[in-house]
Amino acid sequence: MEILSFSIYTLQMDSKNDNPTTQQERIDSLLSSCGINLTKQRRVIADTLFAKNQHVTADQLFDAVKGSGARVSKATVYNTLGLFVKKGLVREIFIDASRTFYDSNASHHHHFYNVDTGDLIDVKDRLAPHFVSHELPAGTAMDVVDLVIRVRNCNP
Amino acid sequence: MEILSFSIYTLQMDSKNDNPTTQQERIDSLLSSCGINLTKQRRVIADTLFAKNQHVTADQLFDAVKGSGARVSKATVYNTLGLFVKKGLVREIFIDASRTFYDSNASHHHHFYNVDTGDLIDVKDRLAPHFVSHELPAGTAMDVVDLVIRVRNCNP
DNA sequence: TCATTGTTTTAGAATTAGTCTAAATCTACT
DNA sequence: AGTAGATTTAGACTAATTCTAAAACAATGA
Repeated sequence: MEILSFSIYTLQMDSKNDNPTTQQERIDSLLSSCGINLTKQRRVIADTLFAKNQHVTADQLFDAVKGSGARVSKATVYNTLGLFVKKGLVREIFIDASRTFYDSNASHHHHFYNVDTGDLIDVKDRLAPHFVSHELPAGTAMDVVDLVIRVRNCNP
Repeated sequence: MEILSFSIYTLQMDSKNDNPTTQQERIDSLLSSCGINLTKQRRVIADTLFAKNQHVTADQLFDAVKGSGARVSKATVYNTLGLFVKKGLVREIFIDASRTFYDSNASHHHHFYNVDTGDLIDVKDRLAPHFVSHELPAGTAMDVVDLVIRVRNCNP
């Protein structure tokens, strides 16, 4: 009868930086390895987005990219984010209907969302879902599990 | 270290209809019991929405209400859905950024979403989340857990 | 190098879900 | 009935996102 079970395992740290490539070289090879053609705009967008683990809206990313002096249009930010999502480099998070968040950490993890403050933060420990496929809707395969734990401030 | 655990239990069936009230009386007392003043519009909206377990957009509900002959504005549908959400009678489901679904079944349950077809269906078995509160972000309390299992068609 | 071709970017228009507004209508209460 | 507060309404408005069609760019091959 059980259709889902979750097991807990800890988040392995990203221990990169032990090879001598520059950030730009790493970004370039990341994009290339996904079959993404390199352009000035995609590089600066990726550079900004992947600078750290973050949850950003298209607009926030657009501002950040502009802030770094690059000339990139908003349409390109949307196009590029869409491309990155398609290639699995970033994840979309749907928290409310008014805006989409893009998570620069595409690896499997979940989120706390504070409905009072709007804070969106990672759940540090991972839940690994193991699905018994015949319990999924007929003719379908698992894509991804989105788990959002909505929290409120205790004393608002 | 474990911050979440899920236990499985089966969905108890709604065994209503063993008292002699009409659907309209039940709707009225449901709304009243939540402190919602009765109006013609709220009654017909609730009637349409709670006729069955369903996931609808505001627009779909607006069309359904209009289809039943009632004269209700779209703003009222939005206002009323917002009110019902605030009162805990319906749940919002955020599947993508382009539209909000309203779930006429507000009890705790989760969803399969087929990204190919757009089908949104209930997970039949429930996952009861037990959170250790000190693992939540400081100063926050659990509100609600949203779990969406995204699936794809096997042979598209 | 130049021409050709396909890809990408761009500004701005278009779309669309949802919210806001201010007036009209209702409802409840005296 | 009269008043006050709540609710509804049509349509204007907003904001995120998509679309469009032209311009810029990149890659390829003669």
